[in-house]
Amino acid sequence: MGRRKIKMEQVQDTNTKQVTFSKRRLGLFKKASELATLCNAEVGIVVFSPGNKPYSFGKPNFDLIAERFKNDSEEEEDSCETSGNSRGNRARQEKKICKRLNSIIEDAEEEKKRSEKLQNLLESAGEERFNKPIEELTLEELIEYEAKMVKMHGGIQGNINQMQASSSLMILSKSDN
Amino acid sequence: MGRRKIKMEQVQDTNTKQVTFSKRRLGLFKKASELATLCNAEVGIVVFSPGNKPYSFGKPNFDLIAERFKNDSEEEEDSCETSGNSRGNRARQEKKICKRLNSIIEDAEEEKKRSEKLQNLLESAGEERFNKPIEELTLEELIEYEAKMVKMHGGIQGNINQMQASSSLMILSKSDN
DNA sequence: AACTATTTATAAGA
DNA sequence: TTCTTATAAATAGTT
Repeated sequence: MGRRKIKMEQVQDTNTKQVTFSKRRLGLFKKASELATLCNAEVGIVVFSPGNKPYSFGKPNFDLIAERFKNDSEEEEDSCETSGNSRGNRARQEKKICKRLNSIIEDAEEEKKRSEKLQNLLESAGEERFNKPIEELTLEELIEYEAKMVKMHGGIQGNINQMQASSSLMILSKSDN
Repeated sequence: MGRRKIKMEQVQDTNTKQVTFSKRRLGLFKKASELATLCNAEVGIVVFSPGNKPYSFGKPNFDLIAERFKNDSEEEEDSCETSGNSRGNRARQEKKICKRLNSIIEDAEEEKKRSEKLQNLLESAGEERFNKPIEELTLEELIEYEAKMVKMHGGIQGNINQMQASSSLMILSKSDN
């Protein structure tokens, strides 16, 4: 869709890749927005750039939330150790949340083994996983956690966008932007 | 991008809207796939049709998982009360999981009030919410839950797709398809 | 950031 | 639904 047709494979030149990413990410979000508007559908998208920066889109009200937190983390760089700036109360609040996030994330190693098990379970696409009692249990536990998530956000339908938003902000808080 | 230009507003004719949804959903997913391939990016999408059917896309390995579970729930319709079919072990497993899901979902009312509070918090975009101590706490709790989710799935980066997949399946299990 | 030559997506129609 | 096709829209390479 441009001067030349391109092969569907990773763009080699780093700079070109970055430009392509920007253009196409915007294009994707625009398409998503149109789909939501035209069809009265709900859409949530998360994209990670090659540099692992997260970008999110959502209708309704994912963009708002995501943008808000994107701005927040930009103000509180380097593991929450920057300025106590002019909007004091909010900055303090951000710091508090960010610290808790860090402690939770640092804690993550404890569950590493269990996580790997779940990971494998989810990634294996075959029938096999349904024949292993231990992993069956784990699957159920996973689903229970997921259910709690859904409940917390207030209902079954339409809240996935908010869940995605929150997840994005989690990752934002930890990543290097 | 068709025979005529259309206004960016909800399509009125129900049938046309359905057709537009199908075409544009596919288009969106194709764009997402290209973005992922060309730029070595990760992309996760969830779309709810006007009829509240969920569709998901993801790279890497979201499609696989989502498809798998979509097939599963199609085989086990009507609140998991259908046939003990030929693939006995798997069917039993599905039923078990589905039952637990239902009980969890039915339980959801208990947290209704709290959920609504969170809901409001998330939906209000202003600064206000950072000035209310009670809601600050609630926000932190929310984040902690989210963190657990991320941990369970094995890491910070790249696992959002699986989280989305699992969420989709949750919703799939509860919805009417 | 803008600009276009092209390719791609898609609205209507069959 | 699936296909066809005229046209609108996205974007690759360029400035």
